[in-house]
Amino acid sequence: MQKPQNIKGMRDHLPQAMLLRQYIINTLTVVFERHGFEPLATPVMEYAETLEGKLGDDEKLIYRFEDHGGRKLALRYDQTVPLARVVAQYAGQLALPWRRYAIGPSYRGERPARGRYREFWQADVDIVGSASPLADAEIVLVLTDALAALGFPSFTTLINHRQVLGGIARASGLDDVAASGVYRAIDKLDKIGTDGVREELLRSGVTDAAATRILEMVLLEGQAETVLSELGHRLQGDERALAALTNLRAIVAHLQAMGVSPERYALAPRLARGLSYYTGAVFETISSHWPEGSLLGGGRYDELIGLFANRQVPTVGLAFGIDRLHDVMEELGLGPRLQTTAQVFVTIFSPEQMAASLQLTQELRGAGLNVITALDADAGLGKQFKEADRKGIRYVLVQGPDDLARDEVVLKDLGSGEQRSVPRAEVATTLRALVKTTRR
RNA sequence: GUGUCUGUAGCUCAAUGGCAGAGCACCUGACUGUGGAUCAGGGGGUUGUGGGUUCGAGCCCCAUCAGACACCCCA
Repeated sequence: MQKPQNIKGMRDHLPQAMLLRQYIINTLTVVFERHGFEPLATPVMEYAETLEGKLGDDEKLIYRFEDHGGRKLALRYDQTVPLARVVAQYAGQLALPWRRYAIGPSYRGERPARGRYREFWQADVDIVGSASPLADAEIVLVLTDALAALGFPSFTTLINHRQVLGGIARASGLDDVAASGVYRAIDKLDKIGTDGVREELLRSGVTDAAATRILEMVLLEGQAETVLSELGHRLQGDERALAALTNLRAIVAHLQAMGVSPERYALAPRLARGLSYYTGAVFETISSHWPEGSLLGGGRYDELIGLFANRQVPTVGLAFGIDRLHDVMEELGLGPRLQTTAQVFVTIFSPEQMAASLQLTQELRGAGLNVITALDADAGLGKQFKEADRKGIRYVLVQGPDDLARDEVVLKDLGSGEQRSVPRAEVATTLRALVKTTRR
C-alpha cells in the first residue's frame, strides 16, 4: 500500500480547522452580501490560453497539463482572470456595474512557506464596470467591515496608485525597464529599511541623487491629505501622476464620507504590488501580527477584461487570503473555538430505552439543535459520557427508566459538572437557551 | 526556482555505527444510573521511501518524497 501523504503545498483541513475556516467564510459571505455583492463560482480549470499573457513573470507558477483529449489546460492562478473571462462571455446577461464575490481555491506552483501554499483559498470581491473612485472606496470599506466582523483588533490598509509609482520613477529619470526594479526595491521598505532600499536602488543602476529623491517620496507618511499634497509638490508637471493623486484624493474623501476610521487606512507611496494587470489604485492590508506578508491585496485593473472583450470594462477588486486569515486568527485566538458541530449528546441508557432516546433526539433536532446519540445501545453510560467529553460536546442527556417514569430528562453540563432534572416538555427550550449563551 | 536544516509510535522527543525506548495520547478493566482524577493491565514501528558503504545502519553516502527557514515572489 502506498504511504498516505499530501502533495507538496497541499493541505488537509481536519474538522477543528474546518470549523474556523467555515466561520471565516460565513462571516465574509454575510458582510459581502450586506454590501450587495453577488456570488459567482467558476471551475478551477481553464484553458491554459485563458490564463496566459495576463500575469507577467508569475506565469511560470501556473499548473499546466493536458487532458485525455490533448487539450492544454491549467489550474486557475487566481479568481480574477476567470472573472474577466466570465464578464466577456456573458456580456449581455450581466447588468453593469456588477458587484460579485467568489470564494474558492486557486493554485500556484510556488515553494511552500508559512502562509503560502500551492492550494490556497481566496475570497474575492470585485466591482465590475465602474471607473468611479467611489467603487475603489467601496472595496476598501467592504474589507474594513469584513476584518472588523472577524474581530481583528488592528490592521491598516495601505493605498497607493500605479501612476504615483510611475511618477516617482519618471521623476527620478528612469525608463520603464529600470522602473520595475525600483518598484520591487521600495516595496521591501518595511522589511529591509531605508538603507536596504537605497542599497538595492543603487545596485539596480539608479544614481545616488535619484535614489535620494525616490526615498524622500516613498518615505512620506502621515495624514492622507499631507502625503497627497507633498507628493503633489514633488510630482509637478507629470500629468499622469497628478491625475492619480486626484483619484486618490477622491477615494480618501469617499472613505471619510463612509465613516471609515482614518486609522484603518494610509497612503503609502512605497506599496508596489506584483500582479502586472493593475492599472490604478492598489491596496494591501497589513497587520502587525503578520509580519511575513499581507492578509489581502487588490487594486484597479481597467484593462484586463478588455483582453477578453471588445471593450474596456474598468474594474476594481481585491482578494482575502483565507489561509492567512485563518493562521492569524488562530494565533490571536479570534473567532469561535468549536471542536465539533454537535451541541448535545443523547445517551442511550439501555436497549429498552433506545426508542425513547431516538425520539427525544429527533425532537431536539426539530427544535434547531445539533444533536448526536451513542451508536452502541449496550455501551455503559460511562463510555457514552466519555465520548461526549472527548468530542467537546457540553450537554449530555440521560433518560433512564426512572426519568421516563417521571417524564423527565437528566441534563448534565460537562463544563461545570452540574446536572439537573428537566421536565421532558421543557428540554428543548432549556437547551436552546443554554446553547445560545454558551456558543461562540 | 536558489540556498540551509529536518524527517524514529497518534503527538513531543530519546537511542557512541552494535537488542528501537520514554512521557503524553489511545484501548481494556477496577468505581458510583455519569466524562475529567487515581489504580491495574494492553496494543501499537519495514526509523518518510529507494539504493549504497559496512561483519553490522535510525545514525555514514547518494537519490527521491514531505516539512521548516532564508532568498525570490506573493494571498
